[in-house]
Amino acid sequence: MPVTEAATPAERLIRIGEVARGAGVSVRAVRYYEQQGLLRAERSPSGQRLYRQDAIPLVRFFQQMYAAGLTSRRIAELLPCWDSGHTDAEQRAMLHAERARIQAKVDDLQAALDRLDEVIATTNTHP
Amino acid sequence: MPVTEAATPAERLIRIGEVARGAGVSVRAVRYYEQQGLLRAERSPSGQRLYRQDAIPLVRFFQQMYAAGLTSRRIAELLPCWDSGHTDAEQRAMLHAERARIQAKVDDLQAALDRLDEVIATTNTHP
DNA sequence: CTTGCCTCTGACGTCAACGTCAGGTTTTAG
DNA sequence: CTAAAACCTGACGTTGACGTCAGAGGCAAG
Repeated sequence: MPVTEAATPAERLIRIGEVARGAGVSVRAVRYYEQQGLLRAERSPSGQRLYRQDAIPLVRFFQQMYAAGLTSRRIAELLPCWDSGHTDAEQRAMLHAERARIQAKVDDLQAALDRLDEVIATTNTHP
Repeated sequence: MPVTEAATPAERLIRIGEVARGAGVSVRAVRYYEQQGLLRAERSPSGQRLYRQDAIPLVRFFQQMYAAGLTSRRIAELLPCWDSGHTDAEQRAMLHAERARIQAKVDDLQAALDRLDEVIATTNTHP
């Protein structure tokens, strides 16, 4: 039992395929996230990427932000807020701006839904 | 007072620039919509496009559908439902599919909003 | 008439998040 | 040991809705 190690049970590192399957994305996507500065990986002696298991929820989080319309750059800029909780004024501004943008998008989508429902209703009465 | 004309006061046709300005898009975009089969235009003797004034709300509608994630092809396929109210089974299926897709997207965005609000809250307590 | 703005066609450029292929090394299963 | 599966780098391809540029007319005002 090594004294220089933490009490945590020496987390098992996983390879890129397991991350991809776990998060439901392609291996290519995971490499892309690393290239964009979103994800870091240790390397095995032979050069293979090794991830901690929390890489999987992290990648899921990336997907969620992508789906919300954030770019890789923006996600990278906001990552510090995420894992350290610390923010400067600029980051707080970005957070609020993105929030507003997403909210506006929700409103747009809701309006589009209403338009579609309109048509669906008329097509039901006009079979 | 021509007898062969309808009683409507001979609607003034407008050129592409007026359509674009009126709908808040670029001239290029309007030409693109025509190329995609979404919009038709008469031509002046010299070849300039001439539109009826209802082209403006129509273009706004296209923008709304684009914002909702529909492709040009899909909008074109659903256009008949829109201006004639008639639909076949396939079109009704597409309408419902798009509706479901958009609704799912709204839910995703709402979840993303919640994540962002989480961070915003913690950054407010951690100034 | 000419100045300035609008329009035309045609074609290449853009951007983002990957997909896909080539050609090679590594790990794993039997 | 061997074959399959997984991984590597590097680089080009994809998609959709336009942007942008080139070169050539068209149209009202002064």
